[in-house]
Amino acid sequence: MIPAKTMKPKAESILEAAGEIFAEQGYRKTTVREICKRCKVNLAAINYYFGDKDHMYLACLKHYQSIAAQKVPFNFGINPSASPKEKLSTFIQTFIFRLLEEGKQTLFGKLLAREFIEPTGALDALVEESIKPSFYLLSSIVREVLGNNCTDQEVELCTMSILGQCLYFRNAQPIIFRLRNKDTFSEEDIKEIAEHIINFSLKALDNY
Amino acid sequence: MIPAKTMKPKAESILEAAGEIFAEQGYRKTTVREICKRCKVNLAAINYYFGDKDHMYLACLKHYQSIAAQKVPFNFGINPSASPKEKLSTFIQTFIFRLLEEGKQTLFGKLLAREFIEPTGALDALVEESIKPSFYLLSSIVREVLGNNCTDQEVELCTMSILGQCLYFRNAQPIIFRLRNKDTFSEEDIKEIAEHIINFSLKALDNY
DNA sequence: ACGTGTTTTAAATTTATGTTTAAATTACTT
DNA sequence: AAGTAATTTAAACATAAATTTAAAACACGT
Repeated sequence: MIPAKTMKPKAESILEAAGEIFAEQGYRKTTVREICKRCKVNLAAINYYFGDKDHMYLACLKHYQSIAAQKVPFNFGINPSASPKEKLSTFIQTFIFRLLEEGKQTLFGKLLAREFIEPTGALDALVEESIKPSFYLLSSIVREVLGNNCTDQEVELCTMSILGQCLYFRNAQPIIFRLRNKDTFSEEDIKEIAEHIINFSLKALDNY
Repeated sequence: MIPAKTMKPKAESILEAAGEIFAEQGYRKTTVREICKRCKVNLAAINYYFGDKDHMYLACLKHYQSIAAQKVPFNFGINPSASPKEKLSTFIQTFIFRLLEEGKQTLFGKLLAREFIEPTGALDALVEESIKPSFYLLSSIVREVLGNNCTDQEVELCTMSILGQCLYFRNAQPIIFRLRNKDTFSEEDIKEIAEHIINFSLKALDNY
């Protein structure tokens, strides 16, 4: 990843605008004309700086990947000397806030969600670089909570149960907002959701 | 929804082919040329029968919605006199099989998943007709399991925890397959997943 | 078999969008 | 300040895709 400091300001403003629009509309629906209009650069700028739309998209993913990585450290801010349950709580809380909070750092998650449904070829690298590390972090915590009397398969499934709960609240926003007659999550909502998932998951793991 | 019987055979074959390709590639990436090629009709047939690509897409959603509805009855095959926990087991099992089993009836789920990420305007009706009924069915079961000492909010959150777990196994397939070095779920895998989610969720609800 | 309405076809048209070009402008170096 | 490289611009270009058209083929009741 090219550090932001060394990137041309115009190139960076393209990536910023592009990320917003890609996250809203997906790769195909997004036109280079719309991106250039949003950040007020000439239509030819994308090809000038990035070669073509596709390379610009990849640069955009990396740009937001690095923003997300800055915002949430690799270890999710988990204290290695905390108890397993505390670690799990911290993980869930951090993950949920990263998914649901408004702001630049959530764009990467949205772009990632699109890649799942409509992979562009960038997915393999993203899974390796961004998703697997978080998955393995969580599954190591789950193993600690469950103790050593359980199989890898059980750990894996429980890890997925927790991730699934978290991701639902982002992926199913169109339903949730319709059920609740709202169209955002408040800070309070997010807190409640995180607490619920922590609670629900610990209950399940405790008696596993 | 126009019953299949009254639909022109050619129109129906277009919807069949279209559904497969839309589910694979999404609305934008799918071209009318490709659909017409797949079902061996002339390029103009889509406009002739449906007016334009967009109306054909809507007809396609309805077509597969009705196929899915035929395959899985409205009540998920739940026996009203079963115990709450048995009802929950049946619901999860049915839901997971519907999501993960290969076949026509899963296409609707895939199309629905795309709508979430990239709504085309059909989403409102789909939420009302297909999603809310299932959601309310599950939440009524969750309420039975939890008993009456819990708030609507708690019931709602637990319902989402269960749905989230189930949907993860479809939405996160690109990760799961990479973690497991496979690219399908076997019948056995699906059974294990369903059992796990039932187990995990009942443990959580029991101690709620 | 005739005629009418429907369906099918290949080709033409239109539109949207990514990309290239070449000239104009700006920034930088000596 | 002159000259060179980098950037910006508007316009042109290319391509791919949806849509339309009009003629041909077909189906079917009389």
